[in-house]
Parts: sequence; structure tokens; C-alpha cells
Amino acid sequence: MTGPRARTRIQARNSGTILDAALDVFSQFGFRGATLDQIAERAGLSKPNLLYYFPSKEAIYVALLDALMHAWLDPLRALTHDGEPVEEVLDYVRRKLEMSRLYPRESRLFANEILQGAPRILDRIEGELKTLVDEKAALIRTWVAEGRLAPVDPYHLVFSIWATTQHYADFDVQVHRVLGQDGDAPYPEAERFLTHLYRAALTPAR
Amino acid sequence: MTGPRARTRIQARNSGTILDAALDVFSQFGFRGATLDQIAERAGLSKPNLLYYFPSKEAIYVALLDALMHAWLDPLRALTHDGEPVEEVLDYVRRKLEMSRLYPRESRLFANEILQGAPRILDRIEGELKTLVDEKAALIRTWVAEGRLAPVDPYHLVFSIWATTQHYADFDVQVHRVLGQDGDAPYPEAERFLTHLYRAALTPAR
DNA sequence: GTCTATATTAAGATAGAC
DNA sequence: GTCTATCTTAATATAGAC
Repeated sequence: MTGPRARTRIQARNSGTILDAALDVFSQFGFRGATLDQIAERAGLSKPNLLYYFPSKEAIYVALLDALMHAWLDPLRALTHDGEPVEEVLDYVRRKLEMSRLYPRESRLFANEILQGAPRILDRIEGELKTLVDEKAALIRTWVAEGRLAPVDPYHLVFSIWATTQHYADFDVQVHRVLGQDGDAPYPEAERFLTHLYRAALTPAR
Repeated sequence: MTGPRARTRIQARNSGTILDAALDVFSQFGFRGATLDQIAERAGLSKPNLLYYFPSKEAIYVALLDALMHAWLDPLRALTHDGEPVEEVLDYVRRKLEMSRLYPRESRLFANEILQGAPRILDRIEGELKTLVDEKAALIRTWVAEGRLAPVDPYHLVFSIWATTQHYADFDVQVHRVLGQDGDAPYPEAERFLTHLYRAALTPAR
């Protein structure tokens, strides 16, 4: 800890307030589209006060990305060889969908960063993310080779799970308008649909 | 035609150059994150010259969105009751995937607009897009009722097709880094995977 | 720790010469 | 039609009082 952040109670509280407000703004507008004015207003602090807690706009953004990446891959890490393969993957789908439901802003922050070319996260994509996906892809290949999973490409399977589950957070506005529903209403049906989709596609032919 | 746009040959060419450059920039950074300086540089024109062809930054952006929405729904419109239901949906998946491959910038422009709350496109989401999806959802329900398609929620089916196919354009950087591939390399395998995924999920139990 | 005031740069848009 | 120069506003960041 070099900065003043998180030393005293008031510092911890204000840092948290700032990060929460910043997540609102950055997740909607991306790094360049977001402004400190918006963040300050949403946090109920003055702009200079923001810069007392964080040295720059970029530092706030990077702090958010760091916190995000730390937790983002947890659902995939939990995919192990312990259980029955089809149910293991379905559990992963449900965990990812739950992430979208509980943390839609984090999903949109990530989506915005990738859309903009991932300039501040490319090393972690090529590093920890790729490493983890490679590892789980190998596990999935093993299941396929053992005939316990239908023959699918593990990478594209993972991409499709990311896409379908994150869609409910990233395209949330569209989903709600098309369905004419609000809030978390789409999620139960989404879970039913995705469970059917992946169970049908992954269950090996008998 | 009120503005100078598209009257003479030189006007048509410059308008096209500007829109192409603007698509590059807006699709990456979103409306607020994009700057006229970037667009001007990429178009090889001066900033005031841009504003000779379009009255404002917003006008350029709206022109792009208009052109996009006009073509964006074509693949879904082509889903008709003519053929065999499973193959009809698979054709739709392939058309959407082809859109991602050929027009990734348009896909990212749309994604950015939705992520930012769809402020300039909300009426068309609630209008022509919802109307079309409602219509095709009814068609899919008919197929399900006839036992020619496995029982799935038609709206979430469409969402999943949008998500999985647009993912290859919108998250293109991530896909390429994880796979260690460049250019269009992921598409053939993506098509194989998605064909399997939807064929398995949509084929009715015999 | 927090604020007002302000320096500095960048961005959208316009004026006016050519 | 196109450019240089410039106006105006907004944005990041800092100075310095309290």
C-alpha cells in the first residue's frame, strides 16, 4: 500500500464509494467515454477529492480491472474432473449465468475493454486467461476421448458459454426491451434454455 | 437529400471515406470515446472538411447506425416457414456468423451502442427489432407445437444465436489471443461447433 | 480530507481565405 | 471543396486555502 487508500475507515469507505461509482460509469461508456465529473457526481464527492484517493482516471480504471480479473475466472477454475462431465459443464454455465445476474456492471466493463481492443488487459488475456482455458480445454478433450462428452471443440464450447451467459448482462437493455420484462425476470427462463442447449449438445450418443 | 452528401461523384466518394473511417473509430471506442480528430486522420481529410460533409459528430454516428440497422436484421427476416425447421434455424446461424466474419466493425458498433444503453437506437429496438423477433418467435412456437423442433423458448434461442455468432466479432481480440490464431481462422471451426450445438438442441426427440 | 479556483490540454465546431 | 486559424466548451489534473 503506497497511496492513502484503505488505511483508515474513512479512506476505505471513500475508496469503495469511488470504485462503485466508477464501475457504473466506466462499464457504460468505456475508459475514454467516461468522465471524472460523472464519477464524482455519482460518488457524491468533488472531482479533486477523487484524485486525492486515486492518482488519475486511469488508476481508478485499472483498479477496477484488477479487481474484476481476480474474480472473473473463478467459475471456470471450479470446473474440475470430480463429477460427471455433462453436469460439470452445466454447473459452469449456471455459475457464469449467475455472475451475469449478480455482476452485470463487471461484465459490461470487461466487454467494453475487449471491444476497445483490450489495451489494458491484453497481457492477462494472453497470460492467466489463456493458460486457464488451455488447461480446461485439455480436461474437456479427455472427457471427449473417454466418450463421456459428445465430440465438441473445447475452445468454441467455452466461447459459446461466455457469449450466451454474458449476453444477459452486456445486452441487458436489448433483452429487456425485446421481452418486455424488467430486472432479473429473464434469468430463470435463460437458465432453463441454456441447460437444455448444453445438455443436448454435450450428452454423448448412446 | 438536404446536405451536400452524395450529389456529385467527389461528394459520394468523400462521404464514403468518412463513414468508413468513422466506422473504424466509433466501433472501437463508442460514440463518446471517439474523436473527430481520429476519424479525420484515418479518412485523410481535415477536421473541418469532415464537417463540410456532415453537420456534426452525432450526424456521422447516426448515419452509421441507420445504415447498420437497415441490414442488421436481414438474416432473421430470411428465416421462413419454407424449409425443414432445424435446417432453417441452422441456416440462420450460418448467416449470422457470416455477418460477424464480413462485418465485424458493424457488429462492434451495435454492441457499443447497446452497452452504452442504446440511447440512439432504443426506438428501433422496441420497434422493428422487437416486431421482427416476435414474428419469428411465433413461427418457432408453431414448429415446436407441431413437434418439428425440440421444445425451446424461442426468444432465448434467438438471444443465444445472436450471442454466439456476434461473439466472434465483438470479442475478436480475445478469441484470437486464446486460440493463438489470426484473421478469419476461427470461423470454420466456429461454424462446425455451432452447427452441432443447435442441431443437437433443436432436433426433436424421436 | 475536502473544497474552490485554476492551469492545461483536448475536442467539437465555426470563420474565412483560397 | 479544402484548408489554416480560431472560438468555445469540456476534461484531466493541480494549487492552495481551510
